[in-house]
Amino acid sequence: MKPVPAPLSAEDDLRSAETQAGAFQAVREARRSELAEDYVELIAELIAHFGEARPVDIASRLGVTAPTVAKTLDRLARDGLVMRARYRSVFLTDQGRALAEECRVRHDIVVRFLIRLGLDAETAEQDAEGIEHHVSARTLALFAAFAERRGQPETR
Amino acid sequence: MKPVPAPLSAEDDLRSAETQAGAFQAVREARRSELAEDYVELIAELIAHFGEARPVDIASRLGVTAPTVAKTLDRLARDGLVMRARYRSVFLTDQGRALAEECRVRHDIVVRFLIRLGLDAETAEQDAEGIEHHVSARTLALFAAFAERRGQPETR
DNA sequence: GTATCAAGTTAGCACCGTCTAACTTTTCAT
DNA sequence: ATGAAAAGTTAGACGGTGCTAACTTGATAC
Ligand SMILES: [Mn+2]
Ligand SMILES: [Mn+2]
Ligand SMILES: [Mn+2]
Ligand SMILES: [Mn+2]
Repeated sequence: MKPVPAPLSAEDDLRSAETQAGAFQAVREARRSELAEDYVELIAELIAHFGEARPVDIASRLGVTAPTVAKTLDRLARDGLVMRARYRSVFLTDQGRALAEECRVRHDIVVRFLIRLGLDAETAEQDAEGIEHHVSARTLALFAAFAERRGQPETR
Repeated sequence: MKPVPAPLSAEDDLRSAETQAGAFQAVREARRSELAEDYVELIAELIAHFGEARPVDIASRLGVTAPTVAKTLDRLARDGLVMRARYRSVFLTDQGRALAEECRVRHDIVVRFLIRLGLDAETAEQDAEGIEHHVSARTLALFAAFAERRGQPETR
């Protein structure tokens, strides 16, 4: 059957198929880089705090197994984000370091924003870990401005 | 080498490995349901506005090909969210309808929240499409409260 | 009624991200 | 120096999400 104009009640209009498809394509694109972003950000953290990033620590902090980490690190190396040597710790390339720094800044903005909104720190960290990958530059700017605002948090 | 306590400067402390792993696990869990959520929400929209949800329309609004939609719909049917008959439109099960409604409400809250923050409607829709899947109940409540607030939007 | 065209399906491929099991290498304590 | 434990690697499996090419079915126009 062909679509019928509207079934008696069509309160709000739909966006155009193209516009909607654009949004979904952007989300799929973001999903493709999420894992890489989390890895390089975590690797940078480990290097900053422990001097090196060992696969075993990456695994335990991500909550995945060692072979999963190994395979993912190989992909990241292939993509020019990390450098590896067998049985050694992992290091970031310049490109990896740049991405990590960008992610760290963005992550912190999202966390501070959520806390300023009134969320507890623990939940803020949890939600930020997912939200951060789907925040456009414009939105990030608004988050940053809100987070920096003077005055008490939005207590409820 | 074993991790050394700290490399001269360890300004901020790291969270425990377990806590951090918990956050990442929650994100991975959310990722597993993202696609299903987008599908049932879209199917509900199409049914509400056109009386039926045809695979070809699902495909064009998601920006993917017809075979991709077919395979995904089979998975959704397997998981009890939709019902299909060969060469026919797709329908939601009770479970699918319930999930779709939940997603619709959540999607709208996120969009209205972003707009209230000062974002343009177009970008709000784009970002919401990704963010919605990573918003906890607590955060959603804060978003809703902020969106409903009296007064002018946060113009910048 | 039949030809055509749109929609739907099937088969097959590729890559990602996860796991377990089994193996190798390195590190460390004695 | 050596043996045990920890860390790392490899192989193989599996499900998810995307694609193209080729086929089948259904809807439409004449
Ligand atoms: Mn993250
Ligand atoms: Mn992060
Ligand atoms: Mn979505
Ligand atoms: Mn949505």
